[in-house]
Amino acid sequence: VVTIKEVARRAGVSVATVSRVYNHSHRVREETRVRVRHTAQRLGYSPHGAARSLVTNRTHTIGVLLPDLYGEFFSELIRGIDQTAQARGYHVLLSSARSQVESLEPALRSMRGRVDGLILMTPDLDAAAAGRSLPAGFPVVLLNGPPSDAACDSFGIANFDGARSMVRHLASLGHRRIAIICGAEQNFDAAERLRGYRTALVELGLDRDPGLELPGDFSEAAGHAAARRMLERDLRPSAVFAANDGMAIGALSAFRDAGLRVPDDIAVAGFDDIPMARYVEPALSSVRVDISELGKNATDRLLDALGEPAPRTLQHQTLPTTLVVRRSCGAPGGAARSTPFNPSEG
Amino acid sequence: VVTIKEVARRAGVSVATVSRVYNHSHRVREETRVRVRHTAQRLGYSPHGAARSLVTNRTHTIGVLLPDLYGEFFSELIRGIDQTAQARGYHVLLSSARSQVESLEPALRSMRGRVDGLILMTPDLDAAAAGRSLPAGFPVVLLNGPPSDAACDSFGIANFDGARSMVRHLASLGHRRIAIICGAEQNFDAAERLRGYRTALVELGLDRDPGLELPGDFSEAAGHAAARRMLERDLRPSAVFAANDGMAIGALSAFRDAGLRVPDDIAVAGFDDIPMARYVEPALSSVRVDISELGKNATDRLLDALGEPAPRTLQHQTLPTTLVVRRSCGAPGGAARSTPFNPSEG
DNA sequence: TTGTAAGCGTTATCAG
DNA sequence: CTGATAACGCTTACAA
Repeated sequence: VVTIKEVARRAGVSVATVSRVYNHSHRVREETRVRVRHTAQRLGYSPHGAARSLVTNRTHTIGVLLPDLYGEFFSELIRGIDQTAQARGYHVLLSSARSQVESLEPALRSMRGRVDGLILMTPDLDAAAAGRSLPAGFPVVLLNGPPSDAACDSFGIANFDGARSMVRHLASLGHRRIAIICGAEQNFDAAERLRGYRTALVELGLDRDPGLELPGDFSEAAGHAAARRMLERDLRPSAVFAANDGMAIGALSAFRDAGLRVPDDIAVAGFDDIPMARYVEPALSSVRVDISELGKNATDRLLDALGEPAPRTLQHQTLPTTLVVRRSCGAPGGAARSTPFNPSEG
Repeated sequence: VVTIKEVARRAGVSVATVSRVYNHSHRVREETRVRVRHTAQRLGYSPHGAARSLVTNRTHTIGVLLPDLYGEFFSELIRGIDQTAQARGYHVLLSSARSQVESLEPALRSMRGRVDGLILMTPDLDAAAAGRSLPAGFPVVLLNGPPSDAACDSFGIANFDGARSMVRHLASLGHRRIAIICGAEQNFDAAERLRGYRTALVELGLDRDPGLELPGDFSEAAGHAAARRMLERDLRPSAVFAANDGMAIGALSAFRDAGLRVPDDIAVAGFDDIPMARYVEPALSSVRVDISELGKNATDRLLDALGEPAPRTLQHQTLPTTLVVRRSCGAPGGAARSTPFNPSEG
């Protein structure tokens, strides 16, 4: 617990000089600098973060508020955020499981004086008010949220386009009765994917059967349950589009148990293209989203904004998706399951 | 950006009183407290974290240093850590991708004055020295690391026991040629699982064939590659134990491509019991580890230690594992794949 | 019960 | 190029 004072004393200089050595190190004689560095090293000194940020009003930390997330999505997102932040000299203060709007404000308050800006994921549809409780002028990037009245940057993914193009792809293979297993209710991504599905049906001139829209919540178990329900109700679409890969895999499992062959008896497709997708049987067609890229972009934008003066120009970005065709949807050219894994793809 | 001074002025009290309202709120007249709270609320005041921790020498934040982790393991671990920390009023400062021992020290220094304690995951075998660069007396919990000379608490999982019992289980099903797909070299968990495998073979009186120990790195792709290599080399064990589920699933996929039936032609088992394990075909036998529990325990221990005086008693804990038998290993009673998902299990 | 004032470890503004 | 010294926003004896 050695402070700048101690280093200064031992190096025979003033605290100001030590400080200068650690910052804009101009205007320090080389000899002095070396002596200070050396003393500091010997004493095991490093500047006290809190003291520093008290006077500079900069914490070099960004806050990340997330809902309770599971699986790959969470880890990929954090990876993108943390890597970018670190590369730019910032720390990441993480706080998850903040889905309730009410619990948002306390979380925000507790971060005052601890972070320079915020990445806020508000997937709930009713979270539009989220931005409201934010101190005006405080740099915030919204992630995967519904359009908000808040004057914040926002980043998301092309849920609508991705879902739409997958459904169109299924239709191009001849499918006319296409079901969807929906994501969590009240979830914006889920709502957009459903909207993409519905729009595609309309565009294709297919009837929309409410019975073909099964509820789900993004979990494998929900996909499994939805598939079972289809079979029980003798509702047999020729293709099923699940709002994420986890549910698609749950559905695959249920169909298999029921003795159905995928894709011959029923086609299946998912969303997200998690790494596992290419290894299930049959390999799962999906909509690829580069989650870590999403995290990276959001972080880059936030850090850029930290520099700009208060009235910033807002930025909204939607990350495009890619259709990934594998065997499960029955396309003739469905990529072989044994395609070597290419990290740059995943 | 309203400070305690402003609140004090507007409420007609001194800063000390405002401070008291926000802390050990004894010794403040009810009427005063209400007035202060009200004023603060109206002004949107919340105490400045950095200023606070400068004087109290407490940040109410714990640092978490992790290697570059993928998938479920990462998210489960963070979930356990963050939930526990939050419940006890602490923040989590995250820093990942710190596998290099050299990059550890800068990371540590940059956290000085920002965290009260540290959870440090050092899976590399040569990371024993990691603890060395830690300020003596600074509360640290080591996670999944090799035994270290550092005077730190350490938490890990029963890799050895888990691997050993899975291999014994495979042997009990009649298997005599049991292969292993190893985890990342230099990784402690991987080394322990390999040791468990080898020990089991010895105990069972089976010969140890170095050719049956295939290299891997915990990725699906590595499992796939290892399985292919087995087949190419015409090395056909009757059972394969993969050091994690990801590799087991990669292997399943490769065997399927080669026209082998699992478990009839070859049995497969994994480690970790990720949620996906029960949904692959055939459902994967595995060794269950409650990762989020690991994170929770480590965090609880760290926060407890923050209270204790300097010379603490060291605590080392190994989280037990459970054998989860499903179809892929060919056990007669292998649980049906359609077992309803029970969240408390996963 | 409340106010005054001395720091906490740094940075930054002035003089020298 | 270097040294005093006044903040930064808050907590906490010590007084009142």
